[in-house]
Amino acid sequence: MQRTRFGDMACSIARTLDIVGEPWSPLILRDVYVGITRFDELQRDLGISSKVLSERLKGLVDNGVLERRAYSQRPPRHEYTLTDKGRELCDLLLVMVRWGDRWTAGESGPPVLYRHHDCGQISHVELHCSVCDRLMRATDVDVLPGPGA
Amino acid sequence: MQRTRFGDMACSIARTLDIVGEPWSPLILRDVYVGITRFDELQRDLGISSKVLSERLKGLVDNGVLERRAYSQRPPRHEYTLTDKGRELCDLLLVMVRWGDRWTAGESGPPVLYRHHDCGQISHVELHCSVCDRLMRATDVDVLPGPGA
DNA sequence: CCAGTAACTTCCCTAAGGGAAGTCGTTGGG
DNA sequence: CCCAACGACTTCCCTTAGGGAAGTTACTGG
Repeated sequence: MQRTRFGDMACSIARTLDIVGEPWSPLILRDVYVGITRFDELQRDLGISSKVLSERLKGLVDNGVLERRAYSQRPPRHEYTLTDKGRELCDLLLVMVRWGDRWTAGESGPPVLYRHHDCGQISHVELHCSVCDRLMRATDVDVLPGPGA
Repeated sequence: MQRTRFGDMACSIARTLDIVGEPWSPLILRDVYVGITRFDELQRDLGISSKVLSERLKGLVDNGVLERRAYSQRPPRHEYTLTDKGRELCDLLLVMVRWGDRWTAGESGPPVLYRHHDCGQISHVELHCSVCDRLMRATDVDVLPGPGA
């Protein structure tokens, strides 16, 4: 099933998808984010085959999103932790959560809640402009060619 | 390659991935967002096989992200447009762009720039708390079980 | 010394993606 | 009037990625 490569497209969306653009990677990221960091914990929680899990983990480590570190030498045991690059990628998860909560959660409401440290309230993310701080969604922008086009 | 279903997991990330969790869907969404709305335009722009493209489009329409509408009866011609659900999903693309620009763009800089309507400036998205309006990133929240857990 | 555990790897099978070619309804040019 | 062209797909075949189960390695504890 030779998959088309996205990594060399001149598009940050495509390049991001090249790293987390298949179903399992974001879920692995989510698990590591909430503290499920070991191989067999991940496998149990996700119901993923160990083959695919080891491939995905290797890929995420190669792309600098996760770090593999030994937390014990004898016996050799490893865990996966987020790098800065990976931690920032988790922001994407918050936006997925927001959309999923709005459009795919049923009667029962959102399965997970998020409490903001600063204000202590249950809330969700909104996209704001880095310049003027006001709301900035996909419908609020013009798209222009940039230097790396 | 029977793919594991994510749709019925109690997780908004998984449910979102069930809809746009494979590589092509977000790119199709991006194209429709910037005005590439017809089948053969999409195919040319993406380099996707027509088989997979028609499957993906059908899926996105079924999930209420895109709308298929005839813009001509004779001859029968169709285009795909964003629904409200799909437009909000484009916010996710802005966050992908931001991460991709920061971590995968090379020397030459970002391939695409975004100008905010409100302030007219080239900028990017930041995640803010819907309650207190301050920055709210993945590292700034506690995760708690919600009603739909 | 044997069961158990963490972290994988190997094997096989099936189904999904890629590519090329074919289809269907219509229109415009020679 | 007939054939090429076009938009929008569908069908066919081939390759390969994903799922599942079983095997492997390196230890530890009883």
